[in-house]
Amino acid sequence: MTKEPPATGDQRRSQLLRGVLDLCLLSLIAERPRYGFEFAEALAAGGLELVSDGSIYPLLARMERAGLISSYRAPSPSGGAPRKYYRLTEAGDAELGRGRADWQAFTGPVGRILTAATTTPTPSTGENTA
Amino acid sequence: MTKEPPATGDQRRSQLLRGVLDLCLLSLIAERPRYGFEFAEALAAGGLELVSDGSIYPLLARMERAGLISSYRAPSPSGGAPRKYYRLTEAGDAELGRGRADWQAFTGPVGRILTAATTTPTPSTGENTA
DNA sequence: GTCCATTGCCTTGTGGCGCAAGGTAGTGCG
DNA sequence: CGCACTACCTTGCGCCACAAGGCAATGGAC
Repeated sequence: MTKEPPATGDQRRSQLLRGVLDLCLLSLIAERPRYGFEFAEALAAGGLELVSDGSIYPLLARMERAGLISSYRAPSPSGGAPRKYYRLTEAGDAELGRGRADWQAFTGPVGRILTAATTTPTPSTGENTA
Repeated sequence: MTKEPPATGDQRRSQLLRGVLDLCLLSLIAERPRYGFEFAEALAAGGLELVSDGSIYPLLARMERAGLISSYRAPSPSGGAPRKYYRLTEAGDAELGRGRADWQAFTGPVGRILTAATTTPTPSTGENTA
């Protein structure tokens, strides 16, 4: 009771996000130019309802610094501060391609490992292991 | 640019590992009791050829402390230091189930986002960055 | 009996990054 | 003129994979 851990599931989600969040943003930008607030919405719409803007803006800044995306400002149609849109550079497009491959190359083995033991109980042959 | 990053792909792999490596170990243990060195081999055999033992041992220690696994020692048949085998506890089994669900709930949306934009080649309007 | 190579386990220091919370700035309306 | 809303960005925090390095036990070589 002194401390309430937030939620084990949430935390795992956070860790899973790592290494793939940048790819998601890249992929989202590949569809069309987007601005900061949009990403959180798009991710939530896609089923990732967590990502806070505190994760997104620094990441966008990093990617821009890395030359993967470029930005330009445009006034907000709904009245408010001007938006900063991002679009993909060629390097970003290449990185996106590489990243997709990495993702596939990663989820395959992991999925296999995670589902491997599910159906193990087939003791008819007897013996296990060994 | 003062510094040369080792390899972009490798680094992404590292980040992806987070949040799923513990699940992999759990799943591996679920099949049969295992000892430290075995994990790296098993992961490599499954297609994840990176994971160093420097990542595995601390993680095992954490999971044992969390009550997800328990350990016992047994002499090494191949001559050498005794091995420390780990087996799943009930809590670990439950966590594994939860983790598998989390993994599925995560890869689905991400995969969808990553493959969404495939068919949107740049409008030839082109222009540059400027 | 002594030495060493092998097997296996564990610790320390480093860096990256998601996150919560908070702060700034531009815009239009009452 | 001030309030509320939109949107952007920063700070402090904690987590964790990794590289590199060290310790312990065993069995065989000589």
